[in-house]
Amino acid sequence: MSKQPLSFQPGHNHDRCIHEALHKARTLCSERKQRLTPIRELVLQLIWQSHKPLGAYELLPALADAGFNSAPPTVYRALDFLQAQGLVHRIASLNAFIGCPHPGPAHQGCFLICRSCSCTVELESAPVQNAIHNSAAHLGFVIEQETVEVVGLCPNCQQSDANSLQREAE
Amino acid sequence: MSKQPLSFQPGHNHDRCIHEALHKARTLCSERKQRLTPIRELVLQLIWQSHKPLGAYELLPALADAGFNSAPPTVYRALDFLQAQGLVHRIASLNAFIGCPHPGPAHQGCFLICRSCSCTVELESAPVQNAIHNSAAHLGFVIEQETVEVVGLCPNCQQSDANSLQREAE
DNA sequence: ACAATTTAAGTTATACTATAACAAAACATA
DNA sequence: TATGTTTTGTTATAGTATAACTTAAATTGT
Ligand SMILES: [Zn+2]
Ligand SMILES: [Zn+2]
Ligand SMILES: [Zn+2]
Ligand SMILES: [Zn+2]
Repeated sequence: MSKQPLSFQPGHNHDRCIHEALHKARTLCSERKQRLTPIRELVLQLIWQSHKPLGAYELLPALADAGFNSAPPTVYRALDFLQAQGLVHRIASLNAFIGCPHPGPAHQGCFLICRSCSCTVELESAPVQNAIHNSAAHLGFVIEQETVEVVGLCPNCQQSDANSLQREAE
Repeated sequence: MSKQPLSFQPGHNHDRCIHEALHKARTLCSERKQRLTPIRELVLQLIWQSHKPLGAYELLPALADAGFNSAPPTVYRALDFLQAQGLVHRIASLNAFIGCPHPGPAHQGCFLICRSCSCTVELESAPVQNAIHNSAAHLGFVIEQETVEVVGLCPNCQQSDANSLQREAE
């Protein structure tokens, strides 16, 4: 079996994920002379509280707790900024947002989303990209933006899913 | 140049597209002993008025004109049925729906969506599917549902886009 | 044909997601 | 410090989708 991405490793050191994400964000914004304001950094940190996509409205209570305004525009503005900087991606099929594990080079992710635990992996996916580009090129279509979102069962949940089906059968 | 799908052929006989879509729908529903009621058939016909994805709320006025109830649940129920029968697909990135040009065998489309004219092609896309399946299999992820939506410029609009950029430059 | 059951449609209300528009505050630059 | 720019606060509203219950129509079995 190949090495699993951290998203699919329940016991991994997630504090490290958070720390690295924030560190990369600070570095990138600094390089680009973009302002990673307290609200923006907090939203990024909240997005990284897990490897599960979060809806914008799920972030509002935490923003309020931290003493910020927590009307929808606040969180959407922060998310817009983070998306523009490539620090988070939007998952269209879930109306939700997830942190990008390798921000920097502009890219659009290819996401594997577990319908049971919600844990989501962002693939590099060169073969997928190539296949799409070839198909598009064949029709003379010029690609500007790609959305690739795959829902299913992660390795961990296949086990629990089998277990619960078995329990039902008993 | 390869043969373009009808979606990207402005002058094609679209009445034929509509007629074929309705014919296939009647046949499939009949075979499956599913009821293609007047509302459902009308919604399918409205969806097929073009090759552009349409939002649910864009269908409501036409439903009212035809003398049906036109509250949101009416159109969403019809769309749910049509999706379940594989007669229409939902485009998650647009919150919109489009007719399936080859209903019957269960499948999830790979869509090329023109951001200028909205015309949308559903590809067969075996290579794309394979690439996704390989990547997923490599991680032990079991696929249940795929969303592949590509936004860009269709061959026709590349021309007009170039023209308008040129006009701006003058 | 009739009653019982299932499926679909009508209706009202509401949840969820996202943005418009304008005012106030903070920041950057000179 | 004065000036222009960017960010945040605030209120309102647009856009998308579903819950819950009622009525009507179609299907099934007798
Ligand atoms: Zn982690
Ligand atoms: Zn990414
Ligand atoms: Zn057509
Ligand atoms: Zn299709």
